Amino acid sequence: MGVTLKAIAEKAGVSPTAVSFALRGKNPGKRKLSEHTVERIRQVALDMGYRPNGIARRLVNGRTLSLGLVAWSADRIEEPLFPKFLKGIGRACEDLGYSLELSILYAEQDNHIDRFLTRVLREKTVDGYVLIFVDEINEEDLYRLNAINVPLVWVVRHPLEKSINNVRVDTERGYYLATRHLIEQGCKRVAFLAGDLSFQADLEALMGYRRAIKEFGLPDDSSLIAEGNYRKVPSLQAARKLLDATPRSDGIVAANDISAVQVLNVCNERGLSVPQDIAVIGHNDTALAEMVEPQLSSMHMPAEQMGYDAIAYLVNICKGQNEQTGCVKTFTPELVVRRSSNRKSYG
Amino acid sequence: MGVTLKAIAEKAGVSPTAVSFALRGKNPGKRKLSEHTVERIRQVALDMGYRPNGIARRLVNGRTLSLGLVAWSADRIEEPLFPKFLKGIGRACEDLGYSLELSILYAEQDNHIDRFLTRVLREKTVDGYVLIFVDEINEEDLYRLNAINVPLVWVVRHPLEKSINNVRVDTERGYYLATRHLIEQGCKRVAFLAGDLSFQADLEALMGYRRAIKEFGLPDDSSLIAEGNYRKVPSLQAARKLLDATPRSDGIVAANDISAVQVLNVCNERGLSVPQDIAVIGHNDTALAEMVEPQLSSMHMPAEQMGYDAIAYLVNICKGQNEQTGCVKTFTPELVVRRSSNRKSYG
DNA sequence: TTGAAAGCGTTACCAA
DNA sequence: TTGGTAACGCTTTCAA
Repeated sequence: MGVTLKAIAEKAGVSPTAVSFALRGKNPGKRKLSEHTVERIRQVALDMGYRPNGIARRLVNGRTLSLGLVAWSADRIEEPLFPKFLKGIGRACEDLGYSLELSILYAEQDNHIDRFLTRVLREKTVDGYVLIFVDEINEEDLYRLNAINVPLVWVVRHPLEKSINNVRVDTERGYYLATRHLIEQGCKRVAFLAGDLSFQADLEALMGYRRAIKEFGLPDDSSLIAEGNYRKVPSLQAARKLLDATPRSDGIVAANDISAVQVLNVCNERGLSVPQDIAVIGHNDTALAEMVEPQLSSMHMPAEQMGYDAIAYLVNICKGQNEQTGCVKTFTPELVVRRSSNRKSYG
Repeated sequence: MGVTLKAIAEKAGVSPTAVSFALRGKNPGKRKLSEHTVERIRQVALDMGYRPNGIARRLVNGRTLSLGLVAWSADRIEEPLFPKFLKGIGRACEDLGYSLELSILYAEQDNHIDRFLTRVLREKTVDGYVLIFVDEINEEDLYRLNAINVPLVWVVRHPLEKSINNVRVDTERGYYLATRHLIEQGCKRVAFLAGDLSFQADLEALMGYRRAIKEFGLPDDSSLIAEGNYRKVPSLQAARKLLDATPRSDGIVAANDISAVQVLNVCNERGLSVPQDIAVIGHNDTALAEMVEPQLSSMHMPAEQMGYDAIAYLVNICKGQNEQTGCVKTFTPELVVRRSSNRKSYG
């Protein structure tokens, strides 16, 4: 179809080998070509509009120099953290000289996981995969996934097995830090607006919250806990329930910024001032946190760095510089204090 | 490296040809193999853990069955619309049997465009590209881009030339509709909180706003226009300027939801009620619109559909079913009325 | 019906 | 130093 090395070679009166070396420049291997020849070959290639065929190159090199990113759930790519992961992932690919193949799994399509497992993943097209947002996978699919002998790194997943390469967040510590922060601001009764306690991640969060509560001797009461499912309407209801309870809490740790904002709204309804009457902290530090009044404290996720490191880790595995034995990289969320929990500066 | 067709052929005592046909199933070509042989070959392949080499397949087929998505600006992938485009793009790729290669251009890296143009784009690795967010490109880069003879479709770009395949939004009409909506709600003096009027898109927006203003005989005054740069702080200042002017406006069209929310905040500061005193409408219909109180009316972008259509269009070009002559697909934003502009239902 | 062999475009080895 | 040539893994044509 296009212009090939051979065609250039014929026109320039040299061998394809010479063309290959000339065009790659910088003396790959130890081949010497006269400056003059190189220049002529370059000119011919330019004239003919030559574009190297990356596919042929990948075939002969035996490595694709390409990595796959699999978004296990199409819905979750609309979460604010996803583009941040993607940014880090893309940057790492660029830095390390890989290209990135993105697959999105659409739950509403029939057998989407099955199709992916057999058509995409089994076809050798990339050197390895980063899997993101795998919060649900059945035993059989997991088995099939592992049976395919290809380097995998999992990011932000529902914990499954120890034998998996994993880039994760220390959720327990994140909630511990958030809760401790409210206590340090003087809160005496701190509530927890969770997402969905049937998820493993939420249980870890609960543990972190409880650890702080106990450490400082605050009341540990099931009436202090409600679920908002990470979404607006149920969080609003949960926030009302928490704020209308007696005795009332004076601090709330929320599972994400959306639910924390609902707490702010209810405080507004009830005439409670934030942070004086109620101190509030969200989770994930999304753009929303800076949009609301008062601005929302939140736990920041180093998503871009996590994405970067996931790729770097995957590349190591691909190059065989790393055993594939369930190494785990853990990141800790960082406390970002804004007005909603800052009693000291804003009184 | 891995298990090849040849290896399977030897083990099964047949030819590589037979294996190739057997594993692809469904009688590609008109070849007949006995059920029994096919079954045996399949079993051997399974036992040996065979994974077809997609790269070799791509090479011999002459088409990569792969498309590139180029995010011209890494920062803009954090905009709420990007994941929606991506969702449509990914779905189209899935439906049409293509894989997707994502490239992100990081402005902070030296010669990022240059590197992309020479290393990535010139390397034949995909059949064609969708370019997104190209709001700045110099003459020389544009020339080099077009000189590479590869199918391109541009999405959400700064308009440059007529000869470009383009999927775009009818910005003028979007702002016309938004403005007209406020007028229909009874507004007599409508202001425009723009982004940055040095951008072409903002000029189109201004034209749409003005068209509606003039059509209904409302005042057309430069004091009704301010720039907020799409960002929080400058939008807040611009909103104050607009709302403190005399005579005061009773309706504001904003260039995005972030700036519209700043209008809400200022109304709150000034004790103005929304929508009774001031009706407000944003743009892009992001998640933020439903988060604030009162909920924000906005112009909805059919981003997912645009992404889908961009890929479908690109595939047509790749298959040669479409001449590459600057065809343009235009989408119209849809009015989404929420409380911030709805005087009739909420009084 | 089946298999051998040519070819896809590139790289790398090995003679010359 | 140079260029022919084999090889990468697959598909497809052509001959048996």
